Amino acid sequence: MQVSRTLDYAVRCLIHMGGQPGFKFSMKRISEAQHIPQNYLAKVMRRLVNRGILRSKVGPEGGYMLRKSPHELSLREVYEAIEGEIRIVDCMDDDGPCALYENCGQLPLWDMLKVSMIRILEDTTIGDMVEETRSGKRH
Amino acid sequence: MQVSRTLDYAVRCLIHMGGQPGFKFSMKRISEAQHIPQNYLAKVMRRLVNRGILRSKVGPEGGYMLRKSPHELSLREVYEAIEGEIRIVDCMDDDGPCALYENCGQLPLWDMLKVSMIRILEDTTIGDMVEETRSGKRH
DNA sequence: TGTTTTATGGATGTACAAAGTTTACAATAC
DNA sequence: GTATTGTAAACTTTGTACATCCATAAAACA
Repeated sequence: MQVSRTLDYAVRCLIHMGGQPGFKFSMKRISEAQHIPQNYLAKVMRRLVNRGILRSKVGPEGGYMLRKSPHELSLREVYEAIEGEIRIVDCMDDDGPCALYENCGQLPLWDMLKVSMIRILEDTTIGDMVEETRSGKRH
Repeated sequence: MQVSRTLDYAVRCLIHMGGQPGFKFSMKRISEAQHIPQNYLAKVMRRLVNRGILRSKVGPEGGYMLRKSPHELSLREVYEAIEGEIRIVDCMDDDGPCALYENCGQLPLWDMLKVSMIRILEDTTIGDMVEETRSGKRH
């Protein structure tokens, strides 16, 4: 029930890029600025490109750019790009869904959690987080 | 960002027991009824006992009993008994909290998620889930 | 007393996935 | 044609959730 480091990397990159939307960032610069292993970051970026969140360009002066405004980029998109569809429980068993139990009193709870989580992720944008970062609260 | 199987085991046991509060269940019976490996279940039960959720008794006619009414037992208690304090992100770094970044625009988001999750877990009781199970919806 | 039933506790094993690395390759600006 | 950057896949490492095994302790009961 925790955010993976990979997702953290992705969010941090996007906040970083969201600070100067329209600007092109090379992987090297991002990886140094955000202290993320470059080769690992490469994979994260790839997923964001494939999901249509980033545009990439190869060669000198190449790099990555946001495909839309930070305020139009929801955390849900980012989450799903990295982790896939949002799910709280597997609800699966070797030979099919929930074969073991006649009925499952747990499901409504996990559904509520999921719905609530989706709503929050949907309502929060990278742009919001950029502003939050700018406001400069330390902790 | 998923519920561990261990927590699922715990919840299922407690729903099982919540169906007959005041009744004493042996580990063997629970493990068979719920298809949970007995030796593994032992560990789960131990945590629930240590956290004051269950009472245990050794020896013949021994077993486990709920310490309070199912409707007074929140999912939050169960969650925390199994997984420890609820946290969405580690927010930690080798040498301390968030040493890397001047400020963290992500925190408010993860905090919202956490708060919302806690509220839902707090408001749901094992008793609710027992009733839900009784209502007998298949899926 | 001793035998059986049950929980307790620790040590150990295993399988899988997340995180990170390495290397080779392809595109493009100059 | 050379330097720079992203793309792609294979590989290694590491952590840990899940599970198993075994030895011990408590208590009921004959």
